[in-house]
Amino acid sequence: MLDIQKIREQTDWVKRGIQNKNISVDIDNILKLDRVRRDVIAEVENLKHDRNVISMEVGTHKKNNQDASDLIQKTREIGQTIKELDERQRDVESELQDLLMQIPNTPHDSVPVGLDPLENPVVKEWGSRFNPGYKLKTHLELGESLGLFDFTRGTKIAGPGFPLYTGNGARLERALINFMLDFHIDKHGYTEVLPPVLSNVKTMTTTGQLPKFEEDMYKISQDDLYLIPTAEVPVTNIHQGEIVQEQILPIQYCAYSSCFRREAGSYGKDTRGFLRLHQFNKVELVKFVHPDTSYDELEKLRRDAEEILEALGLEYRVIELVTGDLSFAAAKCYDLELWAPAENRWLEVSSCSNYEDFQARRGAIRYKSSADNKVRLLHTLNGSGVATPRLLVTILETYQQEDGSVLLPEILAPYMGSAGLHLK
RNA sequence: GGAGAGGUGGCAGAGUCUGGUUGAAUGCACUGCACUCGAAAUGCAGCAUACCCUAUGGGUAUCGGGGGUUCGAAUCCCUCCCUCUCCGCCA
Repeated sequence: MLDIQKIREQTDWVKRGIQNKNISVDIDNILKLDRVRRDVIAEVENLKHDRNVISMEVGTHKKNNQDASDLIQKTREIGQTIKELDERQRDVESELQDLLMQIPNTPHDSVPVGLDPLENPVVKEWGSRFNPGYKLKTHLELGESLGLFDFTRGTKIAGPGFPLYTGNGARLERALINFMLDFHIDKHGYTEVLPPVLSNVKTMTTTGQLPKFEEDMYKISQDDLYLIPTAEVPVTNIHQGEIVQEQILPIQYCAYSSCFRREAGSYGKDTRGFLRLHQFNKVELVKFVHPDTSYDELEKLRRDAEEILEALGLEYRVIELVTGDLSFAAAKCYDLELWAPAENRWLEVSSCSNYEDFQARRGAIRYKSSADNKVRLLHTLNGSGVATPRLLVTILETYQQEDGSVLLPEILAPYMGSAGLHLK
């Protein structure tokens, strides 16, 4: 949610930012409603003041055994008007609130302006192209011949997009998750958390999934809960409604969770294999930081995710999203993409975003400044560190041998145990 | 699922029966000042949040959420939510 005061004071800047995100919102209407709201508040508060003063007089009169019926009559009348205005105020405020919840975050000034994702600048490239002489197999061919997963049976159990990992595939999946968690905990100083995979309406609203994107999620209507699309949701809400001490910032959590996405509207796109799923595994990084340092923290966060890819020896590149490609809640975002040699294309495995105070305002996540003892909104960031499906795809494709076996990166050795690194 | 207890400021904890200058005692934590070579201890002072306005000041609201009674509600009534204890069930 944007600060209504900011909308008031920097109207043009806000309008331009939202326009650059390619979203149309009637800011003028919001300002008009805000004006009405403030007028009503001023009026009703004056009346309440009058009532309070007279009520207090009633109290003194009664204490002195004096008649107060005139005063009581007067406040009764005022009370009636107050009741009407209170109602008016409530209506106006809820209407304004609804509108504000629909407004996306504004892009940071450093974000390149553009509407087409094809304009996303590549800001970094790492690694070298895997290009052996022999014909490359896709991850699907490799997975099938090595018995790593079974899409047919996954579909039987739940439906398409719900993968069943089998044998060494299941083990590799678990190995990747554990490797990434350990890496972030030990090398980058994150605190591990293991959150619920269901979240309530309030939680979903903080991070921006609700009210706008309900149809993207699986809902448990019986209990008004939603399956989380990412651990970002429950983890960001760990400090929802809290005031944390400034000294403990930045707080950084990493979390493994299954993620559930309906992917409504993307049918037909990337339906094969692991490229787009309804359920997948992800290690997520979430940071709560001081507003002054959030952009430095974003660079660090991105670096933390990159190091996972480097440790696995995978070719990747980093793109910066143009304004029009930014998600609803993000002010700035980098995507990390892996090169899948057999797919012959880049696959997104991580998004690292700074939400500034957008989520913090929705979730009332604040810190107490040690300088002036004031309570202020902090900034929230998160990034995938990283999602497994496309990681698995690129690992299989990048480490495949000519004979159709896969020789996994050395760093996974402790995690693959007796299965070994050579999947034949 | 059954029975009971309870939700008050950053935390702990009074006040609720008997409605009225109670935004809320007290303690802790925190901030400033004094004392000190410095620190601890001690003393003094300050210290909730949000919003509104004719804005170095004034006002309104907030004691789990919502509604009601009343001139006036932390305090009385209704309702919802949550937490805890005991019993039952259970991975």
